[in-house]
Amino acid sequence: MFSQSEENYIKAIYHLEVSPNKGISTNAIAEKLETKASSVTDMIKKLSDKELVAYKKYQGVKLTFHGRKVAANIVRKHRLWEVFLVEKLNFSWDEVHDVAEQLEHIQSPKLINQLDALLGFPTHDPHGDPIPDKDGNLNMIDKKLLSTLEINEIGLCVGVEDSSSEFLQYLDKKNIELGKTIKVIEKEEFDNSVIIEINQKRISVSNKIANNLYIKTS
Amino acid sequence: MFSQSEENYIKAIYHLEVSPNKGISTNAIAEKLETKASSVTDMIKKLSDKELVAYKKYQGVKLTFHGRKVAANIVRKHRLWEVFLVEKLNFSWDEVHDVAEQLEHIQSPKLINQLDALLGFPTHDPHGDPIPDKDGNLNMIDKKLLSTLEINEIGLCVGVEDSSSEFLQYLDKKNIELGKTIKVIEKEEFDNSVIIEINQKRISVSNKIANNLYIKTS
DNA sequence: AATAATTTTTAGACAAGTCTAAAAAATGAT
DNA sequence: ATCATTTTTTAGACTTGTCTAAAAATTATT
Repeated sequence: MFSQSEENYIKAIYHLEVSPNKGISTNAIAEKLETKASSVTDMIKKLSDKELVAYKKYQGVKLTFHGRKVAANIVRKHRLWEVFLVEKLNFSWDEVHDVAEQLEHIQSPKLINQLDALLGFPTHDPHGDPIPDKDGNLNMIDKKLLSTLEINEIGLCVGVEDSSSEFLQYLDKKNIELGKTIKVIEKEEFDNSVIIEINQKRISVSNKIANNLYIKTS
Repeated sequence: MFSQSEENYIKAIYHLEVSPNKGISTNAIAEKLETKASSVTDMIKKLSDKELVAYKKYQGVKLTFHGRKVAANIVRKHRLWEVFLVEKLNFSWDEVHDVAEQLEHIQSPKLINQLDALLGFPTHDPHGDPIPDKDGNLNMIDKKLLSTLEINEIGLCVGVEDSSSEFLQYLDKKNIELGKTIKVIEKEEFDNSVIIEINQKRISVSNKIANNLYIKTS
């Protein structure tokens, strides 16, 4: 169908499109894929020929309807594999990304449908990101960054913004897990750290943490 | 580590080496991989530089000790994935090959070890082929083609020589499954067909079937 | 608005893997 | 043992995806 490179570009553009936005810049894509802008220009032409993206020189690039579907399907596969790795193969949430990055390129609709069923049709991956359905639609939940909560607000940990293994391992160490309840006790103006209550204990988390942890307030 | 192409060549050579044999010919590899002999020569040079194969011009090619380990590991992955597809994702044994062909290239030792455990450390894939262990050793069972059995010999269906989906579906239709007991009732000289008893019934199978079904006689 | 800085594109090169066509070596037949 | 056939290798070309360096377009600055 599409080459791995093509798929990676499509996915990168998908992740960079925050909302039905203006075009994504060549440089942004290059940075995301750790490649050179000239390579991006080349590939964009190819994707444009295949009508996966709409492209006008110097104007950045946007996914077409079709391109967005293709992208969502890759993301769907990636996230389902992540769930599989954690739920069935005892991977920890900080170990799954690289393997899922490979597995997402496997072509077999039946494989993905069966995997979905085996996992009980999960709606979110181990980092709290929504899994697109077969049509590419995703069930966004209403969540905010911990750093945006007010004092005394209570909510559920539902996701992470940064899913680097460093950050995830740090959360593990602090015993902060998705699904747990959190309450904001105090916000420190000085360094923007936050004192929260979790696991019946009060701990202080830095602004960096608070800016990367999503909370769903009821 | 190795590219998919490199892995495919290594695996093809592994499958062509019936025993610590003489060199495998360029043409044989080309045929197996459905490519051209000239491409094989090119790749063989590459593999030789990497010391995966021993190669002298016009003399065919042999796996080195290291090459054989690499090959066995790919085959291990392929066969474990086949078991997974059948056991966990309800694939039938004639559907697994193409997907396993993709999955075998995924790089992650942990993934394979965990998969092995999830599956209960299987020793054979859905077609009865042995799964190499972590060191690349395989547990060959003593089996013979149905066509070589004598009248009144009894044995267990343990594998297939041809694992094309046509053949496998034909076996399904005839209700011949691995693990079932078979008894040779009569051998027809004329067309080399065999009358066997299986599932408490007597059926006649053609020579083509008898030449592609492995039986383990106690 | 003109110039400076940045971004994007083009042009040309390279590596991997493949192909066709031709040359070289090995094998088989008389 | 020579000639014909087959197998294998070489030579050169092509595709995909990448890169560097330079040119072109856009954006920012004064």
